[in-house]
Amino acid sequence: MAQDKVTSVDVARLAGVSQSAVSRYFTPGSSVSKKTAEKVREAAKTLGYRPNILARSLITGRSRMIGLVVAYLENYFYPEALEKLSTALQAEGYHVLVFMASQTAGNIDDVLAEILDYQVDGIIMASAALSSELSTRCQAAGVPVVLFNRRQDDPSLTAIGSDNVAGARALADFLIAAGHERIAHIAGWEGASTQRDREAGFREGLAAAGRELYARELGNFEPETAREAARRMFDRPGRPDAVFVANDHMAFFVMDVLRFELGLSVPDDVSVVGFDDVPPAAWPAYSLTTVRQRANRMVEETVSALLELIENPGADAKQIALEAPLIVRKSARKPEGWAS
Amino acid sequence: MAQDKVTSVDVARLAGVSQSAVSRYFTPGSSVSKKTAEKVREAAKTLGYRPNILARSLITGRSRMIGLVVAYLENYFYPEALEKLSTALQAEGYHVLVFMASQTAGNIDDVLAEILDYQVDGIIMASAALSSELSTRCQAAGVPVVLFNRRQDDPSLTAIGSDNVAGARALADFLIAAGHERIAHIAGWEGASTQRDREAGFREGLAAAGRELYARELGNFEPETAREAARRMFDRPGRPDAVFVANDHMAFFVMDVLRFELGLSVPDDVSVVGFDDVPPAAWPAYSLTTVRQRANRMVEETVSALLELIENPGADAKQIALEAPLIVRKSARKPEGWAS
DNA sequence: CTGAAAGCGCTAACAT
DNA sequence: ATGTTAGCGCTTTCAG
Repeated sequence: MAQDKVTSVDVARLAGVSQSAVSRYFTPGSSVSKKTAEKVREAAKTLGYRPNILARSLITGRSRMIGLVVAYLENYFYPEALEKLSTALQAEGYHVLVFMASQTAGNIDDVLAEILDYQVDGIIMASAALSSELSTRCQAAGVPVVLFNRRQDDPSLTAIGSDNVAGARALADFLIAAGHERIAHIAGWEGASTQRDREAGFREGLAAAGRELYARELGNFEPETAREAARRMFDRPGRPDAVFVANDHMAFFVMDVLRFELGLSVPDDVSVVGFDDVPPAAWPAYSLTTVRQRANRMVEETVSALLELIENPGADAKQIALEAPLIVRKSARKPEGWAS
Repeated sequence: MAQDKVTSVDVARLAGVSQSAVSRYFTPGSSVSKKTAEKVREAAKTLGYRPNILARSLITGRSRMIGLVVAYLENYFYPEALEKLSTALQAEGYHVLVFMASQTAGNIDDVLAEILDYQVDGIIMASAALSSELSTRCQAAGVPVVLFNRRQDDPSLTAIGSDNVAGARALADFLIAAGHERIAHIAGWEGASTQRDREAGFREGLAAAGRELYARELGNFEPETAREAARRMFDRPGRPDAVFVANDHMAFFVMDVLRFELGLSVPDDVSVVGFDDVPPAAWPAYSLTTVRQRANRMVEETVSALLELIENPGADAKQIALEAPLIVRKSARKPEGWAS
C-alpha cells in the first residue's frame, strides 16, 4: 500500500518546530540554528522526508529541469551528446526532460509547446530548428533556448556548434593535396545548417584550387538514402575518386556499398571522408578520415551559455563555432610526404 | 523582457467566466457548455495560455513524468531503447526525465532519491540495480519501478527483458553444430543479470554436448577491457576456434583485435558471436552472428507494465523474458547444410 | 453547468 | 533565528 506522502508539516510536527524552519533547513543559504537544524535533520530522516521539487518550483519559478529536443539517436553523435549534456547538467543540479521530435515529422511546434507546459528553466534544441513563432513564445515565457549543433540566422538565438565551414574546407584541401581528380559529395538533409555550411566550406576549398564538384547526390542523413546515393554515384564509368560524405553516420554506409557491393577498395580506388568523428569512425574496420566535432567542448559551452541565460535573463545571445580539427585515418589517400 | 506568466485567472477574466471554468475546459472529462468552452478557447488563444503542468501535479498527484535511469549510451542498445521508450511514453502523454548513473560509480542511491524529489509517476531502470532499501523507498512513495533489460531476484519487482539463457544456449548449440572444438567466452560485468544469464545459458548448451568452456576472460562490457581480454585469449598457441562475446558492443572490438591486430580471419580462423543485435551488427564490415533483443517488444511491454502499475497500484509485479531469436550472419562458421 | 472556496506542499516576506 | 501569514497556479469539492 502506498504510504501517505510525508510533507514538511509532518517533519515540523515531529521536530517540534515550525514548518518554515523545515523549509529553511532544506533551502541552501537560509539561516537556521544548529539546534533547530539538528532536530529537523533527525525528524526528516526518521520520516524519510525530502522536499517536493514541483511544489517548490511553483513558488520559486524554477523547476531545475531543462528540456532537450532531440531527433535521431541513430546518428551516434547524439547519444554521446545526450549523455554528456545530461551528466554536466546533473552536476549543476538540473535534470533533462527529453522530447523526441523529428524535423520532418513536423511536430516540433507541438513538442515545444508541451515542453513549455512543464515549466522548464531552459531548452536545448539538439535537432530541428525553431520556428520564429516558437522562438517568440519561448522569449515571452522567459525560457532561454540554446541551439546545439545547428544555427539559425537570428542573432538573438544562442547557438553552439563547430566551425563546419572551416572543417569541410580542410577536408577539401586534404583531398586536393592528395591529388584527387574527381571529387564528389553526398549531401545530408539540406534543411540543416550543418549540411549547408559543410557543403559551402567544401566547395570553397575546391574553388580555391580552381576546381568544382565532380558529382553530387543527396543522402539526407539517412542510411538507405545514402546507400542509394552511393550506388548511383559509383556504379558507372568515370566514377569519382574521392567523396566527402556529409556526416560519419552516412559515410559508414557509403563505405560499405563501395567495398562490399561494388568491390572497390577504400582508399585505393576511392577516398572517403566524413564529418563528426563519432566513435565508430575510429574502429579499424572503417578508420574514417573525418573532422572532429569536439563534443566535450560543445557540451561545456552549451551548459555554460544556458546557465548564464537562466541566471541572467538579460545576457546577450552568442554564437560559437568551435574549431573542428581534421582527423586523418586510413579511408582517404594521404598527400605525398604527409607525416603519418 | 520576460512577459508575465499568463494564468488561468487571466484567461477567466478575459473570457468573462470563472477560473474554475477555465480549469474545466482544460481538464479532459470535465463538463463545460459549448458556449463557455468557446469563450475560454478564444481567450486562451489570444493570451497564449497553457496550463501549468507542475501546478496541476501538485493537486492531482500525477506529474506525467517518468524517471529513466541509464548508464552507458556507448552501448548502442541503449540509445535505441531510449529513443523508443521516450517516443512511446510521449504518445501516452508522459515525458522522460533522464538520470545518468553508473552502477560502478555507486551513486545510484543518490540518483534515485533525486528522481523521487521530482515526483515522477514511475521509474524505468535501464541500467544498474536497485538496492532493496531504495526499492522499499519507491514502494513507500507509491512510485512503481520497472527494470528494463535486467532482473533481480525479487518477485515484487517488475522486470522486462529477453530470455538471455535460451538465447545464449542457442548460440552454444549453433557453435557446436558447426563443429567448433575450442569454445571460449569473453564475459561482461559479472554484477549484471544479463551476463550471468547469458553465461549460464551458454554453459548449459556446452554441457548438453558434454563440453565445457575452453577459455574465459573478463571484458566487463568495456571496449578496452574487452580488447585486452581478446589479446590474452588469442595471442598464443592453442587459441580458441570460437568465442561468445557477452554483448555486441564488446564483440566489435574483439573482432577488430582478431582481424587487424592478430591477422586472423573471421570466421575462417575463429568464429565470433555476440548478443543484442545492435545496428552495427548488421553492417557488412562486421556482419555479426548474434542474438536479437527485440527492442520494440521490450519497450512495448515496459511501457504497458509501467502504465498498468501507475493506474492500478495494486497490480501484480511480473517478470517477462521475451524470446530472443538467433540471427545468423557471417562472423561465425555455419553448421553443414545450414539453410543460407 | 457554473462559481466560490479550500487546499496541494512549498517558499518568502513580515513580524517578533 | 524563528513562527505567522500569504500566496505560487491549479483541481476539486460544494452549493446553487
